[in-house]
Amino acid sequence: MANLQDVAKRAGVSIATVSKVISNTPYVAEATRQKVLDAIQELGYRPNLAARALSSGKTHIVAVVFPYVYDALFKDPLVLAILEGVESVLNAHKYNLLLSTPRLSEDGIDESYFNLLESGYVDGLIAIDSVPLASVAQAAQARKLPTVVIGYHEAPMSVRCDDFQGGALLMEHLLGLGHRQIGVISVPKSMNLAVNQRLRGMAQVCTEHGVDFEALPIVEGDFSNRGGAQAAEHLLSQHPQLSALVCVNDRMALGAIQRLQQLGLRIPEDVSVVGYDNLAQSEFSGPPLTTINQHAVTLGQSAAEMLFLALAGQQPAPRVLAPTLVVRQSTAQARPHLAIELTRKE
Amino acid sequence: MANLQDVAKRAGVSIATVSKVISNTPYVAEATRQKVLDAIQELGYRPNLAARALSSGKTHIVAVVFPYVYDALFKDPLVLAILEGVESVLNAHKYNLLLSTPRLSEDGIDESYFNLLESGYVDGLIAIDSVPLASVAQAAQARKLPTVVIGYHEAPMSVRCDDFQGGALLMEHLLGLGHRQIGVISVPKSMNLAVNQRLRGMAQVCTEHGVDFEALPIVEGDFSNRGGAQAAEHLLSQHPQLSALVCVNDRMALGAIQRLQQLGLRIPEDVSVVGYDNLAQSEFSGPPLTTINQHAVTLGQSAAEMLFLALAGQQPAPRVLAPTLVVRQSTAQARPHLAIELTRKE
DNA sequence: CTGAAAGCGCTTACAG
DNA sequence: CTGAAAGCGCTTACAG
Repeated sequence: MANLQDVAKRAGVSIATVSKVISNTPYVAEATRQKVLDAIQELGYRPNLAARALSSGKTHIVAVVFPYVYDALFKDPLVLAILEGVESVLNAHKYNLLLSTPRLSEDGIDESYFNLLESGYVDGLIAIDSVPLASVAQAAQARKLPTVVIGYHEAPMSVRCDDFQGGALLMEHLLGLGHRQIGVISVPKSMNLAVNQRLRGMAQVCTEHGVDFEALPIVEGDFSNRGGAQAAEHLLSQHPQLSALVCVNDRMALGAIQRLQQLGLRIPEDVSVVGYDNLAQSEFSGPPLTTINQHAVTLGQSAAEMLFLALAGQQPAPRVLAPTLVVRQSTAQARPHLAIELTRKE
Repeated sequence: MANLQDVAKRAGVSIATVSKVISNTPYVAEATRQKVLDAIQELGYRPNLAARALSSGKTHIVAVVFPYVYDALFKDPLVLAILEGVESVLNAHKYNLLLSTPRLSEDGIDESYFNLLESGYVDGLIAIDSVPLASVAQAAQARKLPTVVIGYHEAPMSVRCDDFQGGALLMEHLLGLGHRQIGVISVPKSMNLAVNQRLRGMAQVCTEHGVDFEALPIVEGDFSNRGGAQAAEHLLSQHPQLSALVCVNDRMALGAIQRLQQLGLRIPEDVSVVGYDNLAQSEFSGPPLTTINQHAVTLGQSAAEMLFLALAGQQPAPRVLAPTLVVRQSTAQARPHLAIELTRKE
């Protein structure tokens, strides 16, 4: 493969000049510039990024970091939406995307993640950072790497969709439909800071409406379809008077709906169900899911844009997106106060 | 950040020796080795990968390539499953994962993809390669990069799940249930080689059972939920005698089910529906979907394992996984030959 | 406007 | 078993 030497020889100039042409330095004679460009073309020259990285300190690689906890990572379509947004911006800037998924546990963060941080391989990071256990962004910032946080860990640069407001919107919707007997399907408090905000938003709206959020029955799942299904069955069997279920993500909501239907309940006639995320699939579940759109693609885009601003020496302001309530057919007016009956069909 | 120099100084040896300790070269005195290890520990030394890459030609980066066509890429949970498999093996080998999603169009492959290939940044590639338009793997092989193909483009190293057999299993299942009036929801022939194999498998089984596959009504979607929904509505309104729908992926099947239910049909009592992929969500749709498990995680793992064998100088044999039929509740015995009636509810 | 030279941090024959 | 030295392919002050 051709290198700078080859190009220089062919163009009859020095490698320094070639380098300058490539990096668009001004003060290169147009004729020289043209000769070099021709030589590059003819030889099909492409820069060696490792060499460039070593001498300039710039790799043109951005790491996208998703902490890997509880196997949830690769099951969540939301991850893809964020990646889509990030990728579109990186691609426009001709940057490469390195996907880093460090294991997180009580013992801390996967050692190999630190290898990556100190490897000189990445110009910056975008870190999905809402796991209370540890902040993957902090580790990067401690090493002076420009880092944009998507989530709730403190950071100079961050984007998020307002989860408090999202939770509030969801609860307002249900209360507005007359629901008062509401079951909550969440995850353990120690699992996700964004979810905690959603719960706070729900609580606040409840208080405003004279409903005691703390008194509502709550079951903790694990973000999965199965977790939602089990939680829903548990809730309705223990509390047959519930007329609505609020779930902190779509996957649990979809699992809940399916299980309740199998138990003979009609959604939304017997029980209303809401989710959070607005996954693509949620528009096509039976029934289509009422949920919160947290604009995951935009989240990814914003994060990448902020990172490039930072790389250009600017100080981008933190950004908070407004969530949107998407009303579909999984919610309806609360039925009168009758307990419902569960019957396994199948 | 500490470099080899610093470590060498502290350990009182040369940088060559430090390098040898790090790379586990034999013939290093145990005492020396220990001194060096201590120094590394004390300084928190981590190798600079760019430098290592430049001098050794090894980057410890593997690119995973998903061609980006029709926006389908970031909507498909199957992508995550493949990534999960690949990541698990890369992680075990302490390799990094670079996600490359070159745009594919009639004009060919995104130019920036070639930059990546010739950048010296990747030790090898795993390419999802079933788009007839162009082979992303071929471009890599032409540059002597070790490349494992997941899919149907010709390549010395490849893994796939037998799509012919998968299609056959699906059709056998439907025929076994007595279905003869079967509608097909596919994608354009020019879109995906794996899908074409699925159709061939279906056709073969039909022939064996005296059914003319070519005569079955077929509508082309685009892999999406929406595409499946539209195709299903179209098929059933044109061909009310259909008792079953076979879809070439789960997302279209889920979209189809939802739309048919909205049109007043019961699944599977009125119409049986099958998909292909066995997405996590397909177990929790209403009703749970009968589908083919193509073992996407294993596919990703196998590909990565093959790549490491190749990097170690071996010649791994191509691998073909056997698909598994997963029977759930979206399929049932064919109803008697009555045309059904579509009625919008909502 | 152009080029010679140092240097980025490592690896790898080669000598000893 | 250990080290001096060349070299990987670039970029970047610095001179001219």
